[in-house]
Amino acid sequence: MVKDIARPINVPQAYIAKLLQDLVKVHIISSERGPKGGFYLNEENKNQTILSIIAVINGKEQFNACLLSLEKCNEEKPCPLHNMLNPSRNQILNSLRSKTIKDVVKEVELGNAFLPL
Amino acid sequence: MVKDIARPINVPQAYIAKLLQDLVKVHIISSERGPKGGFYLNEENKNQTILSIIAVINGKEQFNACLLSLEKCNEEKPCPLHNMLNPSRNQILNSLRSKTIKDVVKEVELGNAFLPL
DNA sequence: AAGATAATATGATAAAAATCATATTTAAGA
DNA sequence: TCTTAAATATGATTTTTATCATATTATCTT
Repeated sequence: MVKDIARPINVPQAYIAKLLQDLVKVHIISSERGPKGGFYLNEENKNQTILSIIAVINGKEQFNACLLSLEKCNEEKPCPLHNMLNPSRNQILNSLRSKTIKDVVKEVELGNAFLPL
Repeated sequence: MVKDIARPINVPQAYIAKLLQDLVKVHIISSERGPKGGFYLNEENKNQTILSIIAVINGKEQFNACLLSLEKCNEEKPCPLHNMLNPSRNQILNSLRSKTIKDVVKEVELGNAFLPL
């Protein structure tokens, strides 16, 4: 339930509820109304990537945006930070793209990662 | 001059002026008033790092903040993204920490990087 | 069927970030 | 010394983001 999610991460319930609803709309997570209802993950959901979540919450423009927010920055005419940071950035993006919710669940279950729930 | 900086990067003049003034206050860049004045870099300025600029503009909290904004995330109890992304993140931070303004100038002069000026 | 419990929908408010406006200070040059 | 051109200081406005409030819908339980 939304309150069980909101409390331990110190985020207002109504705020995170909106975000969760956005995720439900694009089928990244699932929900059920009424008593005994709440948010949950079906099998399809568990295969969704972390990147897809970020895309919904924060938008996907940032994935390609120049690190200095320069309009004309690209591979041919890179900004001074481009060559230096883009490899790391792409590594991060690839990690987020390949990491699924299932993977995260597994890590937490194995005790290799921790969530305040 | 501030207008020469603001125009080509599509940022309002008064806004970037404020940011530049913040940088002047901490001696990352220099300025001179009056006609023939403007912003410039002295030798000390040129040795300042890109990270120090970011610290002034965006604050330095973000450098250590958890990627999921979790309060309790740390090396001992890492969040599910921590182990995956922190290496890349540290690489980025180290790059920014070692890259000086002088380095950037050089790259642009050599034609290896480009700025809309 | 009725009541309770959960998500959902919608819009209002508050807080933060970005932008705008205006007046002041400083220094150059005529 | 006066005018002009630049940064500086301050605060207001706008925009965006985060948060709050309230009513509605769906579903379980009795």
